[in-house]
Amino acid sequence: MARRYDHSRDQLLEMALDASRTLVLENGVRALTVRKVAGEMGYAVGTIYNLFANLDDLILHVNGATLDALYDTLSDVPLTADADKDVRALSAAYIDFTITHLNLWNALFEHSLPAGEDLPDWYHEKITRLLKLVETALAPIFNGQNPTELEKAARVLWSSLHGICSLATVNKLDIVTAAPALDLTDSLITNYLLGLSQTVSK
Amino acid sequence: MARRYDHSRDQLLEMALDASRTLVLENGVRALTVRKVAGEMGYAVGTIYNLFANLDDLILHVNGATLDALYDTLSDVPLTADADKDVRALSAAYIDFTITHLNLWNALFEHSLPAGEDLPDWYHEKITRLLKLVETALAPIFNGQNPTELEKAARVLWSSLHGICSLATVNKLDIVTAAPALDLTDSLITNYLLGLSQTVSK
DNA sequence: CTATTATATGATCAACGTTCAATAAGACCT
DNA sequence: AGGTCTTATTGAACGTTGATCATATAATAG
Repeated sequence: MARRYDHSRDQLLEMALDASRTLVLENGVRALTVRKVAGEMGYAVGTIYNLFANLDDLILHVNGATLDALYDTLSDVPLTADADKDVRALSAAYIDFTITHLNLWNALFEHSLPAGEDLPDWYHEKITRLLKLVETALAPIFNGQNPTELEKAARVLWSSLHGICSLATVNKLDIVTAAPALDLTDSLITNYLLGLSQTVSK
Repeated sequence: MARRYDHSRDQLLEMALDASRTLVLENGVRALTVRKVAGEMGYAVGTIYNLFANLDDLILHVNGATLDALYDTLSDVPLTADADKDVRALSAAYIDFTITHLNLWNALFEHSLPAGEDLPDWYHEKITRLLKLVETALAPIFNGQNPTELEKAARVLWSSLHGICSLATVNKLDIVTAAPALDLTDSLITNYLLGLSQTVSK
């Protein structure tokens, strides 16, 4: 097997992902080219296509790695069974992640698959895992009842969080008076949880 | 002035935008190429660069037109000074818009400017205008007090709405049990407004 | 040592964004 | 009318991109 340098397939995958993540982190998804990745690895273009189906597939794996990193970050947040406090802590960690990994995080949403293609199962699983974290933090509010509503609330919080950070970071929220993301998520959490505690307890 | 066909600059702009919007609507931003737009118009490639600085600028104007269309849609929603009802109506209209203009709406967020470039003022103004609509619907809750909080609440609602629709449409929310966007926004509005009414009235 | 198999290569292709000298057609003046 | 100026329009040309695949090469098996 013509390995010019002794790298196993797994090593090659790791090298390609590392190079790609660095490129995206430093210059955004737009800067990610097959040629640059190959060059960085010291391999030829064709080798990349040996590892990934195409550029979309490569980006998908970059995004997968970002979801993993996000999971690692969020699962390090200690939970106290105080829903309000815990959700706030998760939110803070999330916001911090979007700042320190800005371009990688943006890539999660700037990239979309060609029409007709769906996200693979392994990708969905990484998302489910993240949602589960929010569910766990949120659970105390529901007293073990109404798991469907718990699921829904977790999704609402998760996507709202995403929305706020998304529009805030690109300044598409037109934040003139410098109300940073944290200010908005605080309002979201405070009031949404307050509302939840009302509708649940009845 | 060598106009091969008698089209004023404004007409050319409109033709280019129309062609671009159609391309995006039918096949997503990825399908938008300068060559296709020019071909559709019956003009040469160079003419496009006569109208727009570059492809990014063209997409920015496509997105501007989408924001205008969204504004038209939302400002047609009749308001009743019942915040809960009105916000819900706006939200429903918003969701409907994301469905009927899916690819155009996605383009708003899939596209980002090259590093270092900022969104122009006219673009920000289109966003402000939309936020003002939400503020108006939300105003009754605040009894004319605390305009800062009103502004904040509008932004929270707006970006959360965006987040939910964004993750729902690409199925990045991992919605297995078919909880569509409307279900989530309902939960968001119900509970967030309920929470707001508590924190405000005290 | 040979045959087989797996891997790595990079020239090659079509398509893209962008540029710009050349061109053509209006306007303007005499 | 004729000549000049100005300006819109052109499209060939350039560099770069994603993707392909016949070819070359190295490890393994017989």
